[in-house]
Amino acid sequence: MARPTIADIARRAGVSKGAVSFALNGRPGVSEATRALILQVAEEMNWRPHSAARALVGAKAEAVGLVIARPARTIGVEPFFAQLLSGLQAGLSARAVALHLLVVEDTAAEIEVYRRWASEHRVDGFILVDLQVRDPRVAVLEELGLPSVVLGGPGRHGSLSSVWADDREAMLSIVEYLSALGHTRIAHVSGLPSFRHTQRRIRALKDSARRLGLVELLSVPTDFSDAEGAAATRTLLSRPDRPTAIIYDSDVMAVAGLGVAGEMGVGVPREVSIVAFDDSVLARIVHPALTALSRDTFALGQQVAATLLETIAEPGRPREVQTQTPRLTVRESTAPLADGTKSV
Amino acid sequence: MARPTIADIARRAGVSKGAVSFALNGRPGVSEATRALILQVAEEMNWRPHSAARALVGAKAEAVGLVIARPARTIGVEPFFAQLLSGLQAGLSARAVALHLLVVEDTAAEIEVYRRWASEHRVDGFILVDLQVRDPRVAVLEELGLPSVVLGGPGRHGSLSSVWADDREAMLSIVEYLSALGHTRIAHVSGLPSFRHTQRRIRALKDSARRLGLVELLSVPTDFSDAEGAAATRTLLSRPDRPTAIIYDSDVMAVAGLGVAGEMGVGVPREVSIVAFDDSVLARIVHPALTALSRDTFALGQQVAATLLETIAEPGRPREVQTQTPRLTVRESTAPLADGTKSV
DNA sequence: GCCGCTTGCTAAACCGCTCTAGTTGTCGGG
DNA sequence: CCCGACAACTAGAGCGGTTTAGCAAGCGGC
Repeated sequence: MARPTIADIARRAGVSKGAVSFALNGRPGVSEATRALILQVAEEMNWRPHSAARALVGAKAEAVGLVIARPARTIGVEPFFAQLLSGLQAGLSARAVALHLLVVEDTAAEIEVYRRWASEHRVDGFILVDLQVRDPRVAVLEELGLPSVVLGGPGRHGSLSSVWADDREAMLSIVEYLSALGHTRIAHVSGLPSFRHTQRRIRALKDSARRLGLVELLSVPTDFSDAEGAAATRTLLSRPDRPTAIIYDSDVMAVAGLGVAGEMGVGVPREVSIVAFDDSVLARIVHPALTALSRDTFALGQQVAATLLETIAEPGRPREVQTQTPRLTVRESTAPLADGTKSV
Repeated sequence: MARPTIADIARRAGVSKGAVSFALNGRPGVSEATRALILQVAEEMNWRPHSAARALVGAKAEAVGLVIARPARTIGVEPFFAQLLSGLQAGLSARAVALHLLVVEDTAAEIEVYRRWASEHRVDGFILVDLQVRDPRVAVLEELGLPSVVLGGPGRHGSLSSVWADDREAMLSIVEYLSALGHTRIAHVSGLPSFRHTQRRIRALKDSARRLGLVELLSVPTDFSDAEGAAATRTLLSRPDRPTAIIYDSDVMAVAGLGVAGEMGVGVPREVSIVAFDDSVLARIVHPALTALSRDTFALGQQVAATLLETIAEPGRPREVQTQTPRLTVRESTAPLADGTKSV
């Protein structure tokens, strides 16, 4: 038989379709004996539910959606996404929920996909990443009424759940560490200013500068690409009063910056210390290995998955989950301020 | 209205459900005037097809599946996968086909997912990666009768379509280049020996060694991790007659190897040349930048997507698509054999 | 002995869509 | 003027499940 349906099972077991449905879904309405019989027959016939038929009667789609609005070619570059994806997978596949993934060009297209998938009953919920300063997507997801979790900072996002790490605290810990090493001229190669976390990090940096009495605190915005990271580094290191420490908002940019330092003959960490606000193999395998902020992105993905599944199970109550604050992993790219450095 | 159905449209337009279905799907059976009216009403009511209802009547699921059997944590490491994914996305989303992605632990679990998704009508086809030497998955996919495309080497895979690049030719071009630079002691840090492409590359290496009269050609197998890549490099560079050039099967391992060379005080490219069999930002941003085999993985993904969509459209005829042979991008990590090197 | 309640099951409606068979209306040809 | 062909449309069955209403049997209590 091509594909047994519950009608086939019912016939073979000598019961009605309804009874089979009850038995297979563990609901009351059949005796234990009948249930066992039905389960056995279903097993014999290798029956599997038809997801479309289930979805049609309003059941779950057993899938969640993740739409990323970035140029498709750049996704591959960020270890962050790949790691997050892995974590999501791990969290979802435990409950056999699939991930619908789509990469689109811009936010407008992203919203269109939300609408389409929602109206097509393709997914049970969404994961929202790259939260922007005034993000139009939040309102759309609320309107659609689909359980969603946003990956971002603290604070409520309307009725949506959120998972967030305290990157303000994390940024403070980096600056304090560098300050303790004696650095006072610290620069920051940041990401896209339209992203919320970029704003948050810049603000944290400014605050700690005031508190710790740091001389100069320059934030150079970039588009997260290695090219702009390199360019920003070149500019910073060419200044007469060049910084003695640079914080990069991603490990890709930090590695690019490291390369520029080498190319310009500026010793790392002897003349300039480098810290990456993101950790991955990348930071480990270069030389010198980069001091980096380790946030367990894989675990983060798992947590997002768990939160989304919870929200789907109980949609009325949005959750707000704070993950472990990222911690600084010190490697070889940071060192105390050398005496000679000041005069360079 | 929560969600208009074709019955709602039919009522409003004063026609039958059937007429609406015909009109919306561009099939004959309605006059142009009626079709226009129905389309207008559907537009007004913001109607969207219910994917489950369509799938139930045997239509396409408008989704394809990609299952990757690797430890979830390691996926994030390989730029290759992320790039491939991006390309797949680009190819699929043009036709609004979604990608069902799942990461599992081993091949057994992977096969189980194939069976489940197939029987649940969740996908219209599969993409098979990491082809192994005697791969049990091919038979399963043939048995399931779902259109599939395998990403791998030349040769038929039963009734499945395939997309492949000639990495034999690519490996030959690397060796010839190194040989032309004067290198005769070339080593190879390879990937998992159970993978077909690993086997193919090793064989190509041996063949060209014979042809070009190279002294020694050692292939060291690894698991593709940066750790094993580093370890293999350490071993190779510690030998009394250490190689003057090393070919790495992935850019991650090549970067790790570069780090080891630095740590051991072996100059790159002065004392040892390094080539990566895979290109990504990684190879570009380290110092010295790595000479690498550039295969446009993004384009590869697009091609795989296109081939799969074709195979789904016309299932009887499996396709075999050869992609552009990867070409060597020479950067700073390779140099002619220095005179002094031979005596070291 | 009858009532009412629970248990275990069946029959059938329903979800939103597709598609076949059948009906109606129009038109041309003999 | 009638018949057949064809175009345009309708009615309704069916996809594979879930779920509700209903029914028969069994059983305890008064």
